[in-house]
Amino acid sequence: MRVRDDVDTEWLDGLIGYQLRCATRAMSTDYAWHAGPDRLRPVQVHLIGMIADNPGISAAALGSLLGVVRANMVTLVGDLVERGLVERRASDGDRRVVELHLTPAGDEAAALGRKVIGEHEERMTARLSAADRRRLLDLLRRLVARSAETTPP
Amino acid sequence: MRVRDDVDTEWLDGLIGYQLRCATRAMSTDYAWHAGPDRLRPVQVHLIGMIADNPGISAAALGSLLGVVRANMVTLVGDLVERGLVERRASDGDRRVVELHLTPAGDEAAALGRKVIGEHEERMTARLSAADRRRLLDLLRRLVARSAETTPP
DNA sequence: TATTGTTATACTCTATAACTATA
DNA sequence: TATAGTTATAGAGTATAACAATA
Repeated sequence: MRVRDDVDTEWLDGLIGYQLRCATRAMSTDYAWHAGPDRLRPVQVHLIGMIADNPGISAAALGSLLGVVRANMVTLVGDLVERGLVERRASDGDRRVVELHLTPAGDEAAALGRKVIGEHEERMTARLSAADRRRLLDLLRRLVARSAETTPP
Repeated sequence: MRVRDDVDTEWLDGLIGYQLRCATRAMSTDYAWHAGPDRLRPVQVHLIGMIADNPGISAAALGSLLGVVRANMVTLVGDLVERGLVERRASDGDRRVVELHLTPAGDEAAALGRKVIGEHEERMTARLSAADRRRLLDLLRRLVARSAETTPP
């Protein structure tokens, strides 16, 4: 079925919300296709990558960074623990906090995950110049920053 | 809890996938906050907007444009029919297809929906120049186009 | 044989409320 | 009183398979 040829999509194509939706699906499809069936979710790679750079970080801090509510961090981190990639350790200072650390297998998974994500981003931005890629990141960050001004905390 | 001050987020902040995720959440939060509780979903505004510009378009064509599988178009359009905004009419030519048309109330809802979406986009891009906004749209479109090259149909 | 609309269903992702233990 | 982690649960959102009617 031809669609874009016969249909007036001018309004739709000019919407950032719509293009953002399409871009997210495009990224998700490419990642799923190339990372294979037993892959970690992107957000889980983000998690172990952040734990690698910040050993002992708490689930609350990670959730706040990644936009995952505390309740959902439990199963997300729990899956990483079950896979033997992450260890929960009681904090010496604040005994409410559970520090997150990578196991040796977690170190490997983090390195592999970053590689897979990196290749995925390279693939998707292959038609963009380095300047375009920086511009895209900057523009997206400015959208995110703007939302702090238009909606209450 | 301070987070970004004590945590190394350099890797994360450089990922387009992550910024896309944050930007999508930012847009969604702003829309939900300003459009009120009885709002149509953005994709539903896209639907009636597209029907307004292309009266008689089929659900299959719309789904293909909006990235919604046929099965889910049923409930999506069904809700618009229940709200009295959209009418399903049998096609004269191909008797498999159901043509979608707006009711008078649908015309009003489409106009209002476009206004709400338009103000939402204006608000989110208030710190962007017109050129920046065009650049963002162009870069997102190029990501979407790229995915057609990296993943099979 | 392919496509449209449809039903049924399952899976992923996200959000809320309430509990506990600490602070 | 406020916060970290947890549990349970509900709600969006998305995906697949199968069917009838039609092309």
